[in-house]
Amino acid sequence: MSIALLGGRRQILSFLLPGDVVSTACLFGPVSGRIVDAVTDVTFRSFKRSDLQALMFKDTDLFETVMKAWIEEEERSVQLTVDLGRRTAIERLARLILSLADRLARRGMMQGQSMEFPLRQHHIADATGLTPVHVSKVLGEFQRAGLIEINNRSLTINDIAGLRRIGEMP
Amino acid sequence: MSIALLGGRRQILSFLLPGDVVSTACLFGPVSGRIVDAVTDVTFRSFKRSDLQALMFKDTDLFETVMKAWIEEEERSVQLTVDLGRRTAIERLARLILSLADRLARRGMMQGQSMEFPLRQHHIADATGLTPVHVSKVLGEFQRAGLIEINNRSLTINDIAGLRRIGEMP
DNA sequence: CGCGCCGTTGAGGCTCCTCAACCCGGGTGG
DNA sequence: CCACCCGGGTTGAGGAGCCTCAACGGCGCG
Repeated sequence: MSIALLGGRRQILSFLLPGDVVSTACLFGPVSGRIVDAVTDVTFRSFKRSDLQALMFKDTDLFETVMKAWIEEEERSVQLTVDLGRRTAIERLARLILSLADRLARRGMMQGQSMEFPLRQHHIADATGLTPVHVSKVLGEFQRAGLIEINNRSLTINDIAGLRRIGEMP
Repeated sequence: MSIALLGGRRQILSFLLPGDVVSTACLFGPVSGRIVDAVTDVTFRSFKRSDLQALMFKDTDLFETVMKAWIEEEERSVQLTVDLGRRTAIERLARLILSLADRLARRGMMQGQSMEFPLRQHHIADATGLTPVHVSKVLGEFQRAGLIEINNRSLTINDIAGLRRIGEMP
């Protein structure tokens, strides 16, 4: 999910993985200006706000589930804000990779230390507040340093401890 | 409300004004790592999560109110993310000033084009992802350009159209 | 084969940071 | 009452990080 602004600039707010709610906020009220586009093939389903709300008032478990999803979404959003405000390019990229790997792992979508990586560098750039050129350079550094490896749309983490040290993710 | 990280860095996520909910997310579940500190004197009240939730299930209006507060909070948080990711220092500062003025105006807390401005420059820096030094320089530019005026903890907007042009806030 | 998108690399530049000096106002202790 | 300090703001010089521009190679696709 992303936001576009004048001059071709845009900011990606989140990468949605299978099972993610697109935006919990928009379950409860209208939200505008946000853009969703697909990098891979996608299956999704949509709800009528009133139906879902009625259901949530009856089913307390569902309510709990949605609130939990919301809080997780909020936590990731806050981490992104901190990254953009107070972290360097290498920190941001290390953390993006680790975060994606972690989320995929919880879905059983990692094969060993490898994950599918359909993102183009301009996606990464728009998610980290950098330019594609600089993303290329830093990812190049990472690979030359033996931290990661990227080929044919797949990324494998070779030195997770090193990445975590860079990203301050213990 | 802010987040602290290693090396003395921190990121301010929001400036809370009278009437604001500190964090709607933490009405529904535990949230950690966040810091609130006061720059002015403050009055506040706290709720027991279970009480508030029980109340919300009975009182649909209260539910609506909380959801509206949440969506507004989310919108501001998204705007901050975009600012930090994709906007320059002058844009960020112009937008911060406009946003504060707007929120104060809706509370009837503007006297003309002037508002109380108790923030120190290091607060502004931590909110905009800049250094206090650079904040000082840009605010100096703004004043020399006749856009704003700051003295004894009060800020007045002299050229709101100019500020809006800089901040891309039409 | 030609074309367009993507990624890489290098040169140069701008924005913002770091470091440091200095001033000012307010508080504190002699 | 003055000496002193301390946090806050301003200013300048120099530097780091990231951006812009541009050229080039690879790859998929018509």
